[in-house]
Amino acid sequence: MANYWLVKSEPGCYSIDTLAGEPNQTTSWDGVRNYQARNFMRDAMKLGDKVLFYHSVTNPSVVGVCEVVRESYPDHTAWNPEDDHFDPKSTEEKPRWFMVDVKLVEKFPRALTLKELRQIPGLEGMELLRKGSRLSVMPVDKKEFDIICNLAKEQA
DNA sequence: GCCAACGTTGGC
DNA sequence: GCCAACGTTGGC
Repeated sequence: MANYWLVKSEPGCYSIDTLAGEPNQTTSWDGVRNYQARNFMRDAMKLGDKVLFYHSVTNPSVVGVCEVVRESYPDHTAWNPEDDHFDPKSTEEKPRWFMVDVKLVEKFPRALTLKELRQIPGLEGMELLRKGSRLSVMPVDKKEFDIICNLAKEQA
């Protein structure tokens, strides 16, 4: 039984089109430096889990779906002093941060804006819609996932 | 272990 | 650019 998730990215930093342009349309979801988000990736994201791809900040919206193609392994960018996400407290012996690999499944024909999502019955309980929600990796109910996917398709 | 200061996220 | 919400840090 697959689980469902949502990941955030600022499109100016890494967008769904960036993912679409990757070899095999796959990337490692590195750079997450929040414990709660890390725990979801490290402990709960499984092969085949479906993931909503969310663009934050610039026209905040859900823009597509990807899936987990590799389960958690240490985020080596934390070991690189040159990397923006360098963390001296993470070592190869005791890695502090983890990541998964995700592969693009589909880019929605249109983006579903945050504003729009707030008005959809059935999505009221989404973590994403909570005021002040800052989690960059969060679980999504199957019910919510389905509502969003159906909406993206029926109004294409 | 408390909590004030500080930094970051992210909607608007 | 503003600022609310929160996470993290570090002194005590």
